[in-house]
Amino acid sequence: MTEQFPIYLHNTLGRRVEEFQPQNPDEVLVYTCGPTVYSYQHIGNFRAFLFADTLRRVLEYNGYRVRHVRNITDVGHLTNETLGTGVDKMEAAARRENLTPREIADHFTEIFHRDQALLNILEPTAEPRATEYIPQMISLTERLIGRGYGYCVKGDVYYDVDKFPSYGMLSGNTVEDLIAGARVEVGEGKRSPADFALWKAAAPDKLMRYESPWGMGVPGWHLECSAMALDLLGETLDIHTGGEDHVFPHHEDEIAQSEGATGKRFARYWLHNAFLQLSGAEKMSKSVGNILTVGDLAERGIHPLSYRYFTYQAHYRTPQNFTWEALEAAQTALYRIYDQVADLLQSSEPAGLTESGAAVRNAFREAINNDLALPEAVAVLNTMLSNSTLPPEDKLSLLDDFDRVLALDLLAVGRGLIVAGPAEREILDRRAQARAERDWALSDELRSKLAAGGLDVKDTAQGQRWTRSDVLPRVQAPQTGAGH
RNA sequence: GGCGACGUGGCCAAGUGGUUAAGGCGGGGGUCUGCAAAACCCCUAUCGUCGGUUCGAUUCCGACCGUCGCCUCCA
Repeated sequence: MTEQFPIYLHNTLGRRVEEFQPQNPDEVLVYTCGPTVYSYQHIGNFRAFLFADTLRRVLEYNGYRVRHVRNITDVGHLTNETLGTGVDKMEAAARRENLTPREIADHFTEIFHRDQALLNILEPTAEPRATEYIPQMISLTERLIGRGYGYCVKGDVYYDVDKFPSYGMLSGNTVEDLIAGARVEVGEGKRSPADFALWKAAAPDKLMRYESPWGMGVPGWHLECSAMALDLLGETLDIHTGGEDHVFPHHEDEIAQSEGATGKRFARYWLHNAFLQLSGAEKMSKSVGNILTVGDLAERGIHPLSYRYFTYQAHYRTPQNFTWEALEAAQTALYRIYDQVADLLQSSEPAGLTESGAAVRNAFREAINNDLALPEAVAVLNTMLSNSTLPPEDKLSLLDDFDRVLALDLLAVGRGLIVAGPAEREILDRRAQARAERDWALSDELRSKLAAGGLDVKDTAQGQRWTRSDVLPRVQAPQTGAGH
């Protein structure tokens, strides 16, 4: 167990799979771009957080300690369309609900935490809020100005992209192409159209604004992650994760800011997940309103962990198609696994591994260490379960072991499925007796009675086996197409 | 216009330059069982289109078509 196995990860920087080597052999420093809490996190957002969580679990499975920082963005950032009004999304939500931005943030942060727990996503080591990092963001901006990377124009501070020659290294963009691109607006007073804001002046009617050396304003769009990462993880991270939409400009700008300030490499491995797609439809987006939350899934009878399992069916770097049919199929598959665990637990307990069990474990580890090949890892699990030559003790040990990464509560749910109360036990005994006497009528009657109480009984060569039918949610609505 | 990704069976999808193209769901057949359930077994694909490289490509290259992401807050 002390033996180290190589882990391979796809680095967006360079766009290829590399062997992962942490700076410090004991502890891995990971930063994940967290949620913006002006609304619900939808299941597409959660694909990213599940990916980051799985990465962390894979690292821990391999014996690393992980220091994991994931921010909460509770500062609304202005967009082009809202620039004129001075009302960002946080503020818009606050005004709509007649609450303060802080109350909005707290509300949706709470829901996020609840959903995260339902999905078995581990809490990060630290979860800083942007509003608590204003001083650090201001000092980072000052530092950048001091080193010649930032310049102030009428209360705004911009990053001078021309001063950072490797700008574009992550996304493959070049400053020339960006300037030539139709969508880059020339901001007032910007030296280059590609420059981005570190600090924006804010009008007095803005609910959230902060004092700074450049007047009242708000931090720039990408500053918080740099400030938090530098503060909580140091100048160089091992791994930075996020959705692929963040590659440009968010992460490109984080690199420019952080490396401009420190002169050191900001992150050694950049990992990005592809999007969940609503087959054919546009992406799930809060502004479009076509979102699905963990709560929406629950209403439909989908267990949160079924969604977690669903995400394992596609590799994190491949766009995954969302359909209700596929999600329900995933739930069926997961429930069958739970049922098999329940059966196994009625005849044995996890124990040490035989040689063939160890071989299966190695196959699993090889899969997860190969750039988080969860589809393959799940295939290993399924093949293992149907392997009739593998001892049940091995199967249970392996399920327990795999679950450190899969986080599907395999054994816990299995144990919950075989709980039978005293009254049920008594009926089971009577039924066993009836069966011994070949009294099929009574046997069937008692089986119906148990089923009505939520206990499904079946008869095997080893005697009765049962699973509860009333502990896992069942799909409610009839199948329809994707989306709402 | 620039940058990037994806297109594999009814559905979700993995994967490889050449023995039988994972796994799951669904469908069909079977074994087992007093019945039932579960489980297990078998069947259900030539990999978007057109070219090229190669002894050989689904896997490499090019073009095209389609879908998606980013270039504006966004997983």
